[in-house]
Amino acid sequence: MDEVLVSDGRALKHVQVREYVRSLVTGNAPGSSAPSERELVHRFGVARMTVRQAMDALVVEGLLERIPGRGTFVARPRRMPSPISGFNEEMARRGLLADSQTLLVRVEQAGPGVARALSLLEGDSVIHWRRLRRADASPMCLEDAYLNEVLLPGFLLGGMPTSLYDDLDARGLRPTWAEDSVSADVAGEEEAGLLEVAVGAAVLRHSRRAVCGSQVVEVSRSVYRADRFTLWVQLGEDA
Amino acid sequence: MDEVLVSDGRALKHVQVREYVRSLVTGNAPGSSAPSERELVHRFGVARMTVRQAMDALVVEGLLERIPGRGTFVARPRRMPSPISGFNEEMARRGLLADSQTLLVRVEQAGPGVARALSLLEGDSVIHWRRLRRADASPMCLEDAYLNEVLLPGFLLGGMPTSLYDDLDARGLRPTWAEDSVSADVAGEEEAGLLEVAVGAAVLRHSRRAVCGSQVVEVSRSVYRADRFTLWVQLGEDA
DNA sequence: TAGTGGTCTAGACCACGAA
DNA sequence: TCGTGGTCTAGACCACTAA
Repeated sequence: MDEVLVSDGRALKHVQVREYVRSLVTGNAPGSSAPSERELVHRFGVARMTVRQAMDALVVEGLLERIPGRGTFVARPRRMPSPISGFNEEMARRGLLADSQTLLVRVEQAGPGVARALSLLEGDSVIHWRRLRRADASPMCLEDAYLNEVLLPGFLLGGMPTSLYDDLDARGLRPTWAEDSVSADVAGEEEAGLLEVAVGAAVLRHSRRAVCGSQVVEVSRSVYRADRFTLWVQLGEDA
Repeated sequence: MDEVLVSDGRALKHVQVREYVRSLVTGNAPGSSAPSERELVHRFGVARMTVRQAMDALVVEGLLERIPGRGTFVARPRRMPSPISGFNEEMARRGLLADSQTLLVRVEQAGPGVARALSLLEGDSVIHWRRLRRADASPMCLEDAYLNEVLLPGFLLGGMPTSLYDDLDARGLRPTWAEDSVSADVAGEEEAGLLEVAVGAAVLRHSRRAVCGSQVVEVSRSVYRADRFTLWVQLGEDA
């Protein structure tokens, strides 16, 4: 998806036109006009097919909408399915300040369940990272994450990242797809102690298998205090 | 998105090419070759830009994948985010036989919460439908659905539909987008009795606001037995 | 070297919408 | 009537891949 630049540093013409139009219309109200194709032909001195290629990309992207006989307009933003976000982003969305306390971080040999989930072999090295995660300084969630050590060289050196997803992002391993499962349960003894709730209090169990390309980058199990956390999911995609 | 046919009944050229290629490659293994662009130019006697327009559509659709210098190939099917499914589909996916017992169905005046969720005014008529939903003949979930009466003329006549989503589908109101929220709790007395669990047992509370186009078609609150139900969600979209 | 997709040109005619 | 997007032509050169 990277944009190709020719050797002298100038972008391809259709890219130039596309980014010009994007910068013109981003932020404009839905329904407001974009430049007409022939206007862009004159402005850039390119062929109309080149302009159409640029506009096509923005239409596919959902930024523009064409109406035959009328013109090209800023499209109503499409409602998108939930993005894949980690704990910090989830808390930020709720206006809460997230922080985490690492309870355990070490290299382990993958057991059968973790190995299968990470698409590794039993006994392969995995990073096991257990954190008590707080929101506004009060316990919210206990998370056990398992990571493929091979994909994360130097992960345990140089200090743990504040945010796993930011670190994955920096490595180009931001998950693009995830399978989550969610169930309700009651807190066991250890969990109750760490989360500071009564044994038998309602908790939400959340498992995730996060994938980037063809590689499984994270497998995790979390247990959330049900009195503090509701999961939000958006499904489908609006036209 | 309907295909345009000219008056003599022949499709546009790029549509002809596109559908020819589609019929050639659908069902073929990912990675197998599609015809080259120049081959299609000769076969159909059209310009290359026309062929590219046809192929572009199939690439955007996710059916084909272009590899510069190599050719055009059948793409690996993209993993899609979770579809919006109702109880019957969810149970079928788990290999369970769903059935439902209507506990209550009537027209009510919308209270403030339901009115806001359905984008109606307080006091507008809504259909309230409460069902005990079973899987393999054993209680799974208690669901209260609220529907916009105006969108569903004759809904209460002629027998209730077995599946709400099938009925919406038949009316062209299949939800295309939904906001769900999920939380954990423990069963109250009435719920426990209907679901045949102990008071205080873990339950999963699920709320949905389902939208078709610009109309809210369904608002519901469900409570699932946590010992029988785990929610599955797929997020993002694989490249 | 031959074939592929990626980019680009300089025109053309059409159907449709608005004035 | 005029401007819009939709379709289409018949070429061209490029970078890349594979043989």
